[in-house]
Order: sequence, then structure tokens, then C-alpha cells
Amino acid sequence: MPSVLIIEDDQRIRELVTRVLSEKGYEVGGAATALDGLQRIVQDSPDVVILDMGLPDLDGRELLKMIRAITDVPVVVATARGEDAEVIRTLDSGADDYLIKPFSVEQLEARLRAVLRRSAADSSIMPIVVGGIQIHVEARVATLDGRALQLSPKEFDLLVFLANRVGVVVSRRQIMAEVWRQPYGGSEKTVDVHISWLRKKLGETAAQSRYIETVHGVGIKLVDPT
Amino acid sequence: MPSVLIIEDDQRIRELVTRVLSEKGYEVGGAATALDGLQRIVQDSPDVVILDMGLPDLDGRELLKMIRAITDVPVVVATARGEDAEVIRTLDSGADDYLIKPFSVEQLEARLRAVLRRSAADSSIMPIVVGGIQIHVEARVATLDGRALQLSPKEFDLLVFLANRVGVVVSRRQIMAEVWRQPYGGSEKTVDVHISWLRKKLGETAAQSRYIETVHGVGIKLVDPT
DNA sequence: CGGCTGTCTTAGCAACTCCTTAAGATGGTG
DNA sequence: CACCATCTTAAGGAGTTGCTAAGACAGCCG
Repeated sequence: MPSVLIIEDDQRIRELVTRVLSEKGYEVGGAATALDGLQRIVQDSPDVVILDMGLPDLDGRELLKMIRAITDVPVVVATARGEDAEVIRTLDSGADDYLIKPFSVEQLEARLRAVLRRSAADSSIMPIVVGGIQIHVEARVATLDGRALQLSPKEFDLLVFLANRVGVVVSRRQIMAEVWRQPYGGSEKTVDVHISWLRKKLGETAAQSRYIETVHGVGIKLVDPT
Repeated sequence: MPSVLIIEDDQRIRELVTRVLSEKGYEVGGAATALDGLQRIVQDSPDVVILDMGLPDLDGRELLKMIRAITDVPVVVATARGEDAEVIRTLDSGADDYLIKPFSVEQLEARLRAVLRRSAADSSIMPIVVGGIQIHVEARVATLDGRALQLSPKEFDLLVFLANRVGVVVSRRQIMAEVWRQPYGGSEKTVDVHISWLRKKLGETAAQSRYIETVHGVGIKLVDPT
């Protein structure tokens, strides 16, 4: 679960947010001053920081600059109702998103998720590589020997699932559970059909396979032919 | 208090702006010609420059280039109404913001404050570039191959959102949450309509797309065709 | 006030893609 | 060889997307 640090001098807000986010499963830490906040960022390295701009001991933007100087942690800024220019200035100072007080819990959580998703996306820009296959998960683009593959959603998900377990045999049941999600009632034959399509698009057949191997009686595995 | 230099040949406007801004507490200097303006920029190093593009002795953009060559002072450009192309070229020449005559005092002051705060934050205002698309986020101006796009507010926000995630597929739900800023506010079909309008203005259709690609069952992505 | 303009939303249908199922073909195993 | 697992193809239906049109609404101007 992601960890959150809230830097906010108003104790009531701090405790409220801490309680609510804890219930949602976040690990939450709090700091009442800029100095304390900085220390905790260094020590705890949270996944995201919620920063109140109205701290008593240091101007919010100054603190934001200092945070930016030492880490790339996403920062969601909370400001009192303000002008657009204020918001723009804040974002330009390096904030990743902003909230205008008073904000609802729903809003807060939405922003947190958005920011976390973005930073997670940044960390996974490296493609998955298996032999001549390259998979850019975020772009949902897969290439074979440099040429793009036209994959349907299920085919793509299936390929990603297999590519994340290169060399490991997975059962049809596993594939059904992970790629199809949901307690799905469909037959496992469906997996075979998609595997077949995937093979065709990878330029191979079951008999003459380079990447997708069948392990009789067990399941399927993706292998790196090199 | 910040100091402002206004370079404007029309004496009435110059005096009006000087009087109004002085009342607001700005230090205001004036210049009626390009040459005089340059001298004062060097001597007084104002915090922000208001530049009329219709000066008699030198083309406005030429002057802007010269200003940019000697200093990074923020420049707010004032142009006559109606010349979209002019505005775009001006922003590309290094202006920080623009005003269209006749402008209200409130507008002027808002732009000045915005520009001053931005420069105080020492942030760059590079446009977002995706292929032939340029987006000046602060000015809310977007161009395609150098020509202005007439985008509605939502269309612009949508384009900015996509442009900030070039090459990454985003779901309609994500778009709703981030651009519409209301979790589960309305139907996700609304997104499709705005996407369609955006495509039309970008000179493409879903079938023949250069920039906006649909990923069936997942969402939308903006791609750089180069 | 009333019409005008621009924008946003919703509805709805056509066109399209994708998934599932079924059924026969193929291949491995004892 | 008999049996069962796997492979492949075809086809209907479910779901998704694209786009037009019409209504709602706010801002603006006379």
C-alpha cells in the first residue's frame, strides 16, 4: 500500500486526513512544521506528499523548492481558496497537483490516486523485452522484430501476463484468473483460442513455435529463444 | 512593489495605464519608442514590460527579439484585436503573455500578477510540443502546424491532458476524473464527443488519425507521428 | 427582456471490433 | 491404436466506438 505524508499545521485536518486515508489502506505519516516535514521526507521516503501552503514557519513555495531539490516525490498542494494565478504559480513551482480548501475526501483520494498512477507510469517506461518482442505496457504497444503487432485487448493482456513470467509454465486456470479477472464462468478453451491467435500474430504455429510453448497436461509458457 | 515599464506610442493609453498602475502601488515607467524602451530596460531593469506591438519606429517582434537577447524580463504584449496568427507568432517570439486591445484594467493587472508570480517562481513556460501541435498552456493557445486552433475550454483541457501523457493510453474514466474533475459525474460518452470534435479540429478522423489513437476496450492516447 | 452565440451534455444509430462458443482437425501419450 | 489434450477456424452475438443532431444552459448585446 502506498505511503502518504501530510504536512499541515492544523491538527484537526491532519488527524482527519490521517484517519480517513488509514481506513482506505494508506500508510499515513504527519508533520506539523516545514522542518519536521523535510526530516520525514528524508527518513520515510513516502510515495506522495500532501503539503499545506499555509505553514507558520516557512513559505509553502520555499518548502516546495527545497523538497524538489532533494527528491522527486510527487507533491499534492493544498491551498486556501485562491486565484488561478496562485494555482499556476504553485504548479510551476513543482507541485504535481493541487487541492483547494475545503476539499472533500473523495477529491483528495482521487488526486492521490492520479498522482500515484502517474509516478508509477513514469517508473515503468522501460519496455518488457523477450527475444525480439518488445512490450510498452503504458502505450499498449507491442512489437516483434521492430514491427508493431496488432493485438486485441485480451491478446495484449495475455502477452503481458506471459512476458512477466518468462520461462515459467502457467496453467490455463491461472491465466483465466489473472487476465480475465472476475470469478469467470467461461471455459478454459477460450484461452486456447487466444493463444492460437497470439501465435499466428507472432508468426508461429503450435508445431513450429519460437515463443509460446505448450507443456502438455500443464499449461503454457513464454520463452526467450536467444 | 514591482516596477513596470510600458512601451507604447499612444500617449493617452500610456498615461492611463501609468496612472492606474501607480494607484495600485506599482512603480511605472514609460517609453514611446522602441529605442527609448530598450534604453530604459537596460537602465531601470523593470520587473515586467508591457509592449505595444504597433510601434512606429520598429516592428514589435523585432523589438521583442532584441529584448530577449539582452534580458529575461517578462514581457506582456498588447496587440490590436483579431490577429490570431499574430498572437501565436508573438508568443513564439518569446512573449510571456498577451493582451488584446482594448483591454480592461482588471485584465491588465491580472496578467501582470500572473507573469510576475511566474517569473518569481523562476519557471520556464516552454510550450508542450507533440508533432505539429504546440500548446501554450498558460495562454491557453494551441496551434497546429503554426495555425491557431479554435478550441473550446473542454477541448483545450482535454488536449493538454493527453499531451502531458504522450504515448500513454488513458481510459475514459481517467479523462473524466482529471479533465472533468468530478468522479462519476456524467456519461463517459461525453468524452467521445469531445474527442471527435478535437479530431475534427486536428484535421483527422478516427479512421484516418495522425494524433489521437483509439485503443479498443482501453481508452485513448495522443501520439507523436514523427 | 429576448434573441443570439458558443459550449456542453445526452441520446441514438450505424459501423466496427472483439469474445465466446462450437466443431472438426491435429498431435501426444500410454 | 484409442483416448484425451490441444490447435485452428468459422460465425453469431455482445460490447465498444464514431458521429450527428437536438436540447439545455450561460453569457452577451441590443
